[in-house]
Amino acid sequence: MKKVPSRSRAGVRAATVNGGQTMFSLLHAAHAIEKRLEDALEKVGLSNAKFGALTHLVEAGEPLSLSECAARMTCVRSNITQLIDRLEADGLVRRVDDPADRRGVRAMLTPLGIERQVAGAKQVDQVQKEVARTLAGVDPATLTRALAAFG
Amino acid sequence: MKKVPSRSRAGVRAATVNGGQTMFSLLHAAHAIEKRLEDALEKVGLSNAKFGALTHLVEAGEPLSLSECAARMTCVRSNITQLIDRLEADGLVRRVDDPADRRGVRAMLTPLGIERQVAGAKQVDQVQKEVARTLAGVDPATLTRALAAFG
DNA sequence: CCGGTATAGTTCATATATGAAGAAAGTACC
DNA sequence: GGTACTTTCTTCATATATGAACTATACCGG
Repeated sequence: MKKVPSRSRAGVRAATVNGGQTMFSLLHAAHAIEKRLEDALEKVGLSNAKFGALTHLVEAGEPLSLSECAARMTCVRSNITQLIDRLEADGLVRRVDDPADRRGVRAMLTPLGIERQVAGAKQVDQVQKEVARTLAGVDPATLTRALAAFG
Repeated sequence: MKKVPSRSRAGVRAATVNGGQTMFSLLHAAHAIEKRLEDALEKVGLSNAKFGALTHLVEAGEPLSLSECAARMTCVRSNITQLIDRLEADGLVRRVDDPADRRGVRAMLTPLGIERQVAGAKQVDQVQKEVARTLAGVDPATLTRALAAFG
């Protein structure tokens, strides 16, 4: 299975000839972390996108409409249509009718989907701990507060 | 041809239910910054990927082989094949034969390509300054040093 | 009830990315 | 020189993402 990028890694890495070190360090580090997450999740047969969708469904505790999924994952609905297609093909979610709105479709986790999310979460936790170790020396509170300003 | 993403934004944003705040703040901030770069570059008709390629060519000061481009942009060659296709369609670069190796193709900037890179760099610089302002309160040296540990 | 408008999901075109497989050209070694 | 490996670039299949256009349904005012 292939990869996908998000907002072009290549472009971001190049940037201006000098200055702006901090911004580019941050972007570069973020891509490296995403790569680690990708590698970790691959061990349990998930991609970052798939794990994200499963996690939102687990956290919701009930089937979510595809629009709601899109809102929570901050992406457009057509993306969710395709992601749910792939998750359905993997047997991790099922589309179910929304009894209250005939236009609506809800994504419902299958037992396998739940298992897979749990396995993914363990992988992600490990990466998270590694990252925390790497960031030792930077005050987490200060950093998180500053980063939160980006929305 | 269908799309492509990079390292799934959606997946990364969800993550574990609690803890790991710092890592996710960092990833979230990185995506927000990339979005700003995207919006800024769009004003001059560039994407992050295109600006990145142009910038590497400008910095090199001479035509680069596509393999060299791929190495500098940390991506696979097939990606560069397509990116150069699009840049060529935009009139920003030209493929030229490598006189020393008949297998090789070099990407050469056109005058328009150079202009566009300069315009893009101005946009990027502005975003960089905004970001620096937002990160006021975090010691840039400490942060950059910690982030550098991610490779 | 009707017409207009808003919302839900899908479909299509396109950009960005990966990786496998192929063709053409270079290199090494007998 | 010929055979075998390597490198270069392209092509194809696929994953992820966006946005525009389309269909079906919902809702609102009269």
